[in-house]
Amino acid sequence: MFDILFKHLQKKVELTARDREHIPAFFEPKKIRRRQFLLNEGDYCRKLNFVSKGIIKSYALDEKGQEHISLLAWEGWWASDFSSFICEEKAKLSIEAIEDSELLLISKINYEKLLIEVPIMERYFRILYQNSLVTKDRRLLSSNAYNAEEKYIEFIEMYPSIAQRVPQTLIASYLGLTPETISRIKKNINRED
Amino acid sequence: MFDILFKHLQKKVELTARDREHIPAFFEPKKIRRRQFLLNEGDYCRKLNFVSKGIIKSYALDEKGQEHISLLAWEGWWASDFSSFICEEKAKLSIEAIEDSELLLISKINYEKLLIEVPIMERYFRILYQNSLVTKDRRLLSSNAYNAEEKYIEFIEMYPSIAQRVPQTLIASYLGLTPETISRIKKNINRED
DNA sequence: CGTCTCGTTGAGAGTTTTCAATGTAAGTGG
DNA sequence: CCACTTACATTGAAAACTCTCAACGAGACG
Repeated sequence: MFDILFKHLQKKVELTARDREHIPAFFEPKKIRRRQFLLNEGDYCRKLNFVSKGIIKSYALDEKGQEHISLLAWEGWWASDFSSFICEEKAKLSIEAIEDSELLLISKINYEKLLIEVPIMERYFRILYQNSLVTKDRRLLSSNAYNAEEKYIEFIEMYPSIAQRVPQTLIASYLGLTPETISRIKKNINRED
Repeated sequence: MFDILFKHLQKKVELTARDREHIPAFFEPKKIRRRQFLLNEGDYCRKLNFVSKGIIKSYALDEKGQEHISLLAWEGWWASDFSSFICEEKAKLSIEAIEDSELLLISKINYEKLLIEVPIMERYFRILYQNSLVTKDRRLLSSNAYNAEEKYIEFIEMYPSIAQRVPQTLIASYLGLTPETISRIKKNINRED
């Protein structure tokens, strides 16, 4: 279970054998099944969740009860309500498993402790956040500048494997579109080939 | 000039007198005038830019030549093409001063050096990025879930002072709307009062 | 077999954009 | 100081895009 985590960490920083010994103690493994919740809107998000297996979605509901996906996370990704975790406010997001999944959770206390006791992790998270910012910027640009078809194509090209693993309703929600629109776009694209 | 920087740093971390002595040497002050460019699309973004005075916009152009603002940065904010800076790719963004501005620039080499020689800065940037992620998440949600009026109102409430400092064309571009739409929304809002 | 989830399709409605015209304030050079 | 240009905001009408609502079909699962 920690293999995936170490593999992921080592893409960004170098871990010593000592680091690898220390790190696991800070985490708590957890398995959840499809449709189970990791976080409910209104609760406090007290853990950072690393996905070692499966897929997770985190989303907000609007006043019409519509779901807006803020993040799809699979093997090697983190999924949390960051805003709630950091600012210690009630979560505006819910987090739910799309497939049966395996996770490694770290509490806020352990997170802070980890950053101090294993300093390379401070660097790891700085780099992780740095990269996430780049990704989010790209997503924001495409959200503001692209039309539905362009958004869809960008998504498919960026995450081809995910596009096959999750129902298109979720992709629609991720892109801020309706499933019907996605369906029509696909028809369009096929006709053009 | 470093006062603003220190003030900003100290919102997130505690600096020792030694830190304050060391930090300035890593930065290069720069003044630019309204409409001058800090970065041109296609160049490499080799510096992180801290705004100590003025306002800066960073934006991408689409194939129709339309401007899409990815960031408005004023006193206490950083403005760069992060993707270019981190990944050492050609910049997709241009960065331009909206008002005469004063900046503190740090090169990539100095950035890396600063993170190692003044370890508290590693923590500072981790926290900075962490907070930026929260902001971007919120912006992404509103971009995907809100209609034009809701986006505009959220912006005005979030950045009331900026809304007065920059022309509404820029706000429109920031929100992924047209200036005409903003104009009509304002009319609507006034009528409703 | 019945139920549930997911995808497709059509028609009409709603929102936002586009294009074009006009007004206004500010900035510049003679 | 005035004339001229430029930047910005407003308004209208038509077009484009995406959503909503409703119906139907296909596949998975118990």
